[in-house]
Amino acid sequence: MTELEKGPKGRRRGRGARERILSASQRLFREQGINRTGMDQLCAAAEVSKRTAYQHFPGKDELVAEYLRRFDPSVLSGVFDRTDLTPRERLLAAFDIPSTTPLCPYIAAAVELHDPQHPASQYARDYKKAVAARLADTAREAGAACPEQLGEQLALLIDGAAARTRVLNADAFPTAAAIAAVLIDNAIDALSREYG
Amino acid sequence: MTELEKGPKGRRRGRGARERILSASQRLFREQGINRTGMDQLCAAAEVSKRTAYQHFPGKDELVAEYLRRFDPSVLSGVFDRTDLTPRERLLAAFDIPSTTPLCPYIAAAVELHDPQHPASQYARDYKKAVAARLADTAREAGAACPEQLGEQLALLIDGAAARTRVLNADAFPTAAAIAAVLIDNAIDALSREYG
DNA sequence: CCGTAAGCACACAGGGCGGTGTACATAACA
DNA sequence: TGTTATGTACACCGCCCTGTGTGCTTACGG
Repeated sequence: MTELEKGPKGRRRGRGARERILSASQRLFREQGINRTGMDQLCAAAEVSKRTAYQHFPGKDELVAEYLRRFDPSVLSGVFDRTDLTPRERLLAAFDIPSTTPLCPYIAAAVELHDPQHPASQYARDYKKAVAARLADTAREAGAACPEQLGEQLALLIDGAAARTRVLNADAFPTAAAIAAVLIDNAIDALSREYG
Repeated sequence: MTELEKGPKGRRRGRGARERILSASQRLFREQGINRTGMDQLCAAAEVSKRTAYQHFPGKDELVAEYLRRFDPSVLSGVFDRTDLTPRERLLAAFDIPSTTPLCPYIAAAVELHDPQHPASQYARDYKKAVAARLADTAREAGAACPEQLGEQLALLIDGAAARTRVLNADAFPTAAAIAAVLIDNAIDALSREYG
């Protein structure tokens, strides 16, 4: 026992305060939303004093941005790095993961914060562009006629499914996957038709 | 002059306080979001005392719900009631209006309020279902193979365009319209192939 | 063995929030 | 003329928010 389970005073656990704060953010922001989660509650959940939290983060804004950055640092690597799937299967697999990650936190943050200049909103934009880019790359790999366009289209389907799931309280990803299959096959067929 | 421009006291203008409150809501909720707009500010913008506002609405929750209800009472009638367009053209026209209504307030409300039981969230669900239903009706009129499915798909595209426009700060409706055209033609072609 | 860094508890500041209490003013109607 | 409905102004409540100031406690490294 080096520094585990000390008494009510002193350093508390192995993982630093920063990690505990960020993992508590992940849970609370998802369950309650960003605006409805106060720093008091967040610090209590992270078992960290408010004073300590503000020594690790300049303010709540930066904390939110960092929370988003930690969410999926290597963009959907769980999907795009699967070498056991064909490119076409990888494109379709992108419509399966969001069920494990029930809501898209990037859309939620952009809407809740409502300020396009907020650091978290800026990161949300970057992330969404990165997803579209990876989809486009995979589309090119799959031999699509117009990879950039297909990537943007598939990204729109993912966001549509996320938004609709949120509003209707019902999973909309199957519908999106069905559309995706049509678009992908269209894009590939177009090419094979053109060249033989 | 019957009741216009009275002094600082007494009834102020022709349009009742209720109308002024709701139209101020429409502006402020869109510009700042719901959560970031306080009742003080809203009443000031509506030139209405806070006391009066709370005589017209039980609370902010109900005010938000009413604000949503007033937004588009007859669901997209500007699109679906146009007799000068073919059913197919009407389906595509649904992707043009949202540029005038820059953001989908229903998605925004559902995300901001974060409570599926909130009256405004419930109405947002009803509205989204109504849109999908009208799209399905028009799809049937256009002779689509599977009208309900096509309606749900087009509704998802609209929501995707709205969400993506919000996050990326760039109009995503053209992309959605392109997908819509593909889906619509597929659905109609499938039928004509089957029967002719 | 002592300095320093990291953490703690607690209290508080300053403001915005939703919502209300009180007292007064006007207009329409009887 | 008097009543009622509708509105006003202003102050106030309790709560929660982000963010600090102060001083104490512990662990580790030199």
